[in-house]
Amino acid sequence: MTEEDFLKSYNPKKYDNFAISTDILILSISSTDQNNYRKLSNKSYSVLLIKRKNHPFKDKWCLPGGFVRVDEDLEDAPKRILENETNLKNIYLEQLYTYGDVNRDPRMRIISTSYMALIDKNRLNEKLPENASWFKIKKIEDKDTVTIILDNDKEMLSFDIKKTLKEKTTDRYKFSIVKNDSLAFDHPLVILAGLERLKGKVTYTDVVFNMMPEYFTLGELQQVYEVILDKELLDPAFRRIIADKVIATDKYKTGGGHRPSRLFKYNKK
Amino acid sequence: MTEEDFLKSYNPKKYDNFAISTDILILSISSTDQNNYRKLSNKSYSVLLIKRKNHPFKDKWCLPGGFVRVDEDLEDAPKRILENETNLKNIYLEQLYTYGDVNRDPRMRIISTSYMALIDKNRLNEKLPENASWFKIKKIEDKDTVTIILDNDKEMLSFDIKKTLKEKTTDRYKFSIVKNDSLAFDHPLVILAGLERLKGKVTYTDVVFNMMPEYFTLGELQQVYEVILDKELLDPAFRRIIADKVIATDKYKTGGGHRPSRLFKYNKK
DNA sequence: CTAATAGTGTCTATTAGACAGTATGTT
DNA sequence: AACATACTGTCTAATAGACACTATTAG
Repeated sequence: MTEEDFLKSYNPKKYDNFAISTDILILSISSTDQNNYRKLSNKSYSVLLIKRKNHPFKDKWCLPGGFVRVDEDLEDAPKRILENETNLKNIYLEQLYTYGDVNRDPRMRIISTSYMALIDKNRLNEKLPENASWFKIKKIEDKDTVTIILDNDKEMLSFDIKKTLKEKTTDRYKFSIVKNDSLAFDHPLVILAGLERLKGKVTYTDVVFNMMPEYFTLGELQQVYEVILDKELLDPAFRRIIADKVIATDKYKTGGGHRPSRLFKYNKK
Repeated sequence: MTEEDFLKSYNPKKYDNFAISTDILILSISSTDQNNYRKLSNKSYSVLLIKRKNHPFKDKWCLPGGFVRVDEDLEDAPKRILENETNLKNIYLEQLYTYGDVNRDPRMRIISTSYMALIDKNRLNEKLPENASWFKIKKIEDKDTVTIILDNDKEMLSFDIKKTLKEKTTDRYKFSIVKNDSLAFDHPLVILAGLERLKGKVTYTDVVFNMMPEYFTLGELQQVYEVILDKELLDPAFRRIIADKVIATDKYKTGGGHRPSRLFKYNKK
């Protein structure tokens, strides 16, 4: 039998029925003004969540996502969904992880590939769909348990994830959801996976600049690094490290009640 | 409608038909004796390939793999296949990447999640299936093109992959197969993804020890690091770095025509 | 003037890189 | 003895961490 004949007689229906979905972790940095006019605004992670209109997990919040179409490449699905939700094109998208436990969705067997999108919220001047909302992320680590609190000023969601060290098989750590009364599916795992991924690669890549506006001060950039790395950095060391990633402009940001700050641009190479 | 009612009336058949497969990159380190009795044997990567018996890509080599069953967790599929091929249980397995281009398989729409398995070949005393073979890996990098040559002493396979820097969307680099006359599917991409992943994490994790026997000399361990990092290391620096990852034993390896080498064990923490 | 951040100089500590030297078993 | 590797001491270079100092502006 030739390959051609084989393919002609091939019956895809004889195999099990799976569906493929994709979930997108859309991350951005948001600022909260302080009560003191002189102080810099606080920066934190934000994630875009959608309130589900349909079963299952009706009325719960979840990551934007949807089914992959049979005629689109896997990585085109998150692009399409991202554009639907935010009207943004040409966004940094990175595949995170594929989840495929038998019972992860009550409807049927669904394999879900998650992606992480990094955006600069300021570019997002379009109105969000009414069932979408940005939630600020707060992470609390306590030995082997991570608590994440999501807050959109009206609602607070939270969940706990346990980090188990596995000696062999399937990666070094296994993350398992311990407590989750607020977020649909296994989406808590996706959020944590994204935060960890970004923390891991921020120092040896230029991904941060996908979350920055065109002009920014080094103080702002440093704050973003601090959010991602979840620790404070010393000014001189930070400036040494990012020196060749940015280009100084002759613009300044004034009005802060202190010395004006020079604006920089990303130095693409 | 309650969630229960919703699920009762849910018809999975109305959605598109996908199949999920998994491919496993089984990596190991192999040694080639030198013609000089005094010299250390050369170390290199080896990958386990299977000669396809069926269409498509009949009689071509490919990574071991297969369809995920509808009643097994995604990550249980590579475990099952690995045990089938090698009779090894409890092996280090790590999810690599999920490939899902529309035309990646001529049969039907197949999404494939690839995994990387790291093993110590010496543990593999069982005979391999007759259509399986270890291929030594040789990598040649030339600006933005990577050539990989696979050699099992009888056959030589080779392929070229182009590394394109993408400013935005879907990761930092896009790997695309430029030339491949020997390996089935998009498996060249999986091999390269695995080598890159391992290179990236070998210094900040302990994964190497999954490829090592229980007792090993520091010279051997250093050779393995050198294969993975694809560069030579200086002895004193290497010994400083791995000092607290290993435990010295009072055993020695003799017979090399030079000073005996102390045997070490992995220091689990 | 003051509070707050911007930005830099410099010292120190730590880590990485390099090289040379000593040690030792097999032929 | 000669060769090849094992193993260590030490110097230097590079990088990271820390702190202190100057600069500048809105109120």
